[in-house]
Amino acid sequence: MDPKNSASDSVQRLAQGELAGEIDFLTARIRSQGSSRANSLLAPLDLKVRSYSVLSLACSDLAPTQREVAEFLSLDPSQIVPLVDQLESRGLVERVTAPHDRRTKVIAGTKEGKKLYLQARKATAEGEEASLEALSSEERTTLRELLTRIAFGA
Amino acid sequence: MDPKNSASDSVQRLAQGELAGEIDFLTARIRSQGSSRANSLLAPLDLKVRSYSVLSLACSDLAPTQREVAEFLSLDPSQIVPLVDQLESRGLVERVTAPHDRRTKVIAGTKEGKKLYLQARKATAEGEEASLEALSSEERTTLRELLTRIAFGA
DNA sequence: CTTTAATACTTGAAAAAGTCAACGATTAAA
DNA sequence: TTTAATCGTTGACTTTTTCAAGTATTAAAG
Repeated sequence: MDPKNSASDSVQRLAQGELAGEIDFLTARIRSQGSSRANSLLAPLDLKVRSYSVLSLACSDLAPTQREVAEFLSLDPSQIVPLVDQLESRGLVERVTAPHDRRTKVIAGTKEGKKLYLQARKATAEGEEASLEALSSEERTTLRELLTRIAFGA
Repeated sequence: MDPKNSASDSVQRLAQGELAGEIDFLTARIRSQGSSRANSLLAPLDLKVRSYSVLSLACSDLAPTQREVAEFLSLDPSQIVPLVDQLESRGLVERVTAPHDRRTKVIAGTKEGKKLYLQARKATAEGEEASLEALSSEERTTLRELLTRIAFGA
């Protein structure tokens, strides 16, 4: 991939239109680039951004239920099922029925899952580093803070 | 929709995990919320974010070809075809074969297309205002600048 | 306590979106 | 003049998204 990730001439030209100023468009474009790159970096680990995201939540100490994972990732609950199925069949996560509410299943990362997550985390960090190349350290912090406020409300 | 768009308790809780700090995840979540809201607001005009984006480029004075539109929107060229087909059948845009290169077709907004675009632009602006509610005017400017640098390279 | 309603996960079907190879027309390069 | 490359298009295929319904469990209402 291009060491500097500046876009083509065509793109630079169209970037002068009104659309380029809209947050929706900008985030869509960045997300497209970002997840494409992340998928490439995660491929050697047999993960995609989706499965990586689930694995990340499972390997945290937050003990999220499937419904919570779905809501957090802006996905339909039915989409979580095959994702967890795959991870579970690889021994990376486990479905643990919560004792106080036997309807819910907490997704818990296994020892192996946590080991793989550490590797995967490095991969996504590398991808992010590449994406944010054009920004200084302070700017990255600012960006993260602003995005967080938008993503989760004030 | 909720006047304040703060997320549920579950989401706030999971937002303490490592994943919530990743730019990829944040942009994915924001884009999901944003385009969902934008689609609702555009529905009365029989537009979606995709068709709106094409219309926006067509109604600019940039005279973009289909390939350029595809690249700009991070889409496969074959995805542009049905989008333009629909807009063209509604009389909103026209395919104009470029004289100097008869392979390319410039997507040009018609008078009606530009009229509809003005309305649609208001709708998306309203959606953006709602998304960025938590940010001050200066913060919005900063955010837009940082996102632009990432989206199009330094 | 019993009935009713609501929630969580799952299944499966249908629609939408993304990916990819190949084609005809046209232009650029050799 | 031949060869190679580009643009829009088509079609096949996979993936993702969206919904409605089903089962199990819990919560609320009576």
